[in-house]
Amino acid sequence: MKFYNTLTRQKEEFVPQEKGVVRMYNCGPTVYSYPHIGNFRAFVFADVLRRYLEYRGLEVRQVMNITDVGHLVADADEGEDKLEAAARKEKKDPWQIAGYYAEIFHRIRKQLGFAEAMAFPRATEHIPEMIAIIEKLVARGHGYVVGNNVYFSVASFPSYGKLSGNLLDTLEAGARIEPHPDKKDPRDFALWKHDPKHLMQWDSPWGRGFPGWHIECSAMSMKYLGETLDIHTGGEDNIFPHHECEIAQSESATGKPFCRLWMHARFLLVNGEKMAKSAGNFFTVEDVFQRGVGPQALRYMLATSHYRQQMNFTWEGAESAKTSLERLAEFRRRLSDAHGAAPVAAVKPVVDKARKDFEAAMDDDLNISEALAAIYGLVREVNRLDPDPAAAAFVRDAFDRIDTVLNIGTAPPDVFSDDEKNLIDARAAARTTKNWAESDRLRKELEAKGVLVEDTPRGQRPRRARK
RNA sequence: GGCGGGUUAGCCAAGCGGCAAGGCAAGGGUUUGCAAAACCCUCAUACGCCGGUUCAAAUCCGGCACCCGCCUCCA
Repeated sequence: MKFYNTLTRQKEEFVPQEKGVVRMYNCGPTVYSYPHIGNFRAFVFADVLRRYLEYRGLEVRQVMNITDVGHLVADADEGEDKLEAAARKEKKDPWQIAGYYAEIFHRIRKQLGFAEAMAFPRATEHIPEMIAIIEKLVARGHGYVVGNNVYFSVASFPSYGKLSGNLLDTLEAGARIEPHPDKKDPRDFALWKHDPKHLMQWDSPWGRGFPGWHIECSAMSMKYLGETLDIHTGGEDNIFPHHECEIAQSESATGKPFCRLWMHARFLLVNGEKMAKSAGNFFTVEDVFQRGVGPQALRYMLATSHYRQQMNFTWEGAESAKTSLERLAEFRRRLSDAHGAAPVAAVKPVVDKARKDFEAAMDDDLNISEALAAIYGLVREVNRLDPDPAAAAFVRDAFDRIDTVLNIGTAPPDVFSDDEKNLIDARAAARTTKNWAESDRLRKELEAKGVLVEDTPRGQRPRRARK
């Protein structure tokens, strides 16, 4: 398996530090508002990555953090905490805000079919771990205390900038932000902050205060996964300053490499532009659900665009995704109800090729487009061959195994109301007497209820129209 | 200003030196009581523009144009 490493700017063969075990940390949501579809692009990417690593037989220890304190609205040093800003606006306390939006995040990730991570640690529950690292940094001379604040000294970490390319001597910090009077160097960032107005406060060796944003990921990743991670993921905007600062403080604290492979998902655009409320192209996950793009279709769109390529979300694309999804779901359904003649021997070479192509594609930095081509090749060939029940079962096992990665091919079983069942039965009765007019009328009536009926040599096959 | 990415058929999108994957849409067939689903066929002498290297370039090199992102809260 080769993955592109932001740190080295090239694809590298992936070898976890411990044989067979992957320690992966995913930058998760800041729970201060409804998650938008761009947020979930990065999360779906992390899920597909995790699933593929498992497909390849690795044990994945996956941790995704929930940021519920410290992430400021304006800039890294001043300004209001995102949670507190939301709290003020909604007239709730920040704990309620965090709880509410964290719950929504979890609900959506389940709807989108995410594999369960090992842990979803929350920043507010790891304050002691953060304080411990900050103390270590101060003791080692990488952090300094000014009044009740603690800052990280960027100058003490010469390789600062290795991830983002924003090297120290070219970084013009303070160019757009007013330099903070307490800082020795405008590029230094806060580890611990004192602000009497802040609603979330904890005791610390430096007095009551709250942690800086970057320190949470260092503390929580090390707690759950150890001092050196195999993989760290996030959105491309995390590269700088967030991940750059994580590296600086983590490596300064431990003296060990913090993470070996950094993977970043590029932004999702809407109509070719970055999502922004002012541009009117900002969609939360709930928004797209309400506009008829269901969880599976959204997952399909997010999972089948290459993570390292900007993705352009359009409603036309969403419709296309729904159709494609339906085709896969139909294929999968048919494999459990096959009546063809092709034996296993006929179908096996097709399956073997699809599997081989799929793996080769995914091994190459998750080349999802190529992988999908392999899947559609399988679909087309198997449909053409028309397998017998044993062959269909053989294909089904292979398809399901491949789909453990993308998790897009299985359709929920169709459920029909009593009313719908009655109509279906009535139509079957009409058909026995070749009453086509009544049959067509009932088909239309069912269609209006979202039930599509197909006639096959073995009778009717009703199914729900998909969203 | 610094850094990075992009420009391939109506739309989305692989390919990154050797005759242009795949999906959606569209048109024509097979099938069907009619449909649907499925399958078959058609659908880029062509890969932003101009030069160059090469037996051979969408793929390498140089230049130009346009688009997007990061550098500042943001996945």
